[in-house]
Amino acid sequence: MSDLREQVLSASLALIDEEGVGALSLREVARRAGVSHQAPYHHFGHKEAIIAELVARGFDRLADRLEAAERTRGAPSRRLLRAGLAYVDFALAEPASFRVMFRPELVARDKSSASGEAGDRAYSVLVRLVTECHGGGRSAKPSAEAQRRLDALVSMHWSMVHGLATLLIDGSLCRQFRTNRERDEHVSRTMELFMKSAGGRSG
Amino acid sequence: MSDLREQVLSASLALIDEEGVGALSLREVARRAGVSHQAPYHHFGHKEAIIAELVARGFDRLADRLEAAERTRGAPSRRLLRAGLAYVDFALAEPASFRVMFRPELVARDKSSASGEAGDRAYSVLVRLVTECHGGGRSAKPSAEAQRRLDALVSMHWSMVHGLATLLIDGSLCRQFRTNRERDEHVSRTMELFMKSAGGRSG
DNA sequence: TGTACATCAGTGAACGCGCGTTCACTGATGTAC
DNA sequence: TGTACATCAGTGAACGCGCGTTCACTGATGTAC
Repeated sequence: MSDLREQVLSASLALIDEEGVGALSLREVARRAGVSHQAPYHHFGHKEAIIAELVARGFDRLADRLEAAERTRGAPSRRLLRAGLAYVDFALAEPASFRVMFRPELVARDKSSASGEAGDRAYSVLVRLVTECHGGGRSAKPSAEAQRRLDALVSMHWSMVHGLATLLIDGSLCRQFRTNRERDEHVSRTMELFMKSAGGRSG
Repeated sequence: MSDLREQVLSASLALIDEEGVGALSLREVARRAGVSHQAPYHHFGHKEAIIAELVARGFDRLADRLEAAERTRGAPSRRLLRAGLAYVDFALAEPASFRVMFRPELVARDKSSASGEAGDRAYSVLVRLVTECHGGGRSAKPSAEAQRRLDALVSMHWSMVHGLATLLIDGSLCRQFRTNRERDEHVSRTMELFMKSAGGRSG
């Protein structure tokens, strides 16, 4: 049952991993799937549809990981830390997905699309956790000033984990690590340091 | 002299800005410079050389901005904040340069190359400022533990500004801003919040 | 001052290539009666 | 149980295109003697 669809998607991710997004071509993907270069058209109307599907599934898996972190036990700041680590782990586990998800020129991603929904789902986890950490309890509606502060906090947390993930998979930060273990320890230290300073009332 | 050389470089940046790195082609660049598609070969041996030059010049200008921020007056944490803002400003002012600089698959960038040197120059500013902010004065050599802490702090600062810059130019954070002014204010608030928490002894 | 030659920045035609996409087709599987 | 037809996943040839790069050339400028 439509095995080729899955093969096309995983071959695409492998190709992006090896040679970059620019090298993604329908024909090469078909070649890797061991199939004629016309065959993928029975599953995807055009090349961009493959990318759109990769983006949608990527955001879905990222949102799943973040929600799993949110559901763990512990103080809000611990769960926020776990969500941040989950974000970085996702990028390291699926660099091709991560890259394609944040390359807006590749595929239009509006709110109503599948990837838009999953993206919102991921973003919402962050907003909830940050609000829980720093917000004034369950007060009805924050003041404009408090809202601006929360917005800045959300941007700060997202920027930090996104930057860490990006620098790691692009190799800018990797030079100093000899092993994955060294790298993971550095990530943990950096994230914990960040959470300790960013704090929040439960930190 | 060699006016075409400059024209090729600026046409390349414009093209990347408008259509993304993937759309950069020697022929289109020549077209925009109003010149035959063979002409650029008199200034660049091949296409990759254009990108290499863009990367090198980009890192050079980034390093200049960071060093300028470092030279300003004020407490180390104020200067670190200014350097962070300079980093984000650079990305917003030259998104095409910024993108190309951190796309390692586009061009090999080793330590000895021009871009490698400028990259080190930029990185050094960050290390010096962070050390000044958090390091134990001018002590000869920090302990292994203190060194690890400094490494984590450097990663934290770099990740934060890099993530903020990346999310801004990729449009992930931009949806909420109606004007550049709103965006700039948000960036300032976020950066100041970050510096206030990250602190350091002079913060 | 003239002449011969080298250098340099450009032109324009041509190459081979991989690409996305279209077309007409084949053969297997399901389904209505 | 057979037969006729529709659907579906695939093949393979062909299209036109833009690309990077090579080649042989032209005309202007500089320079040695």
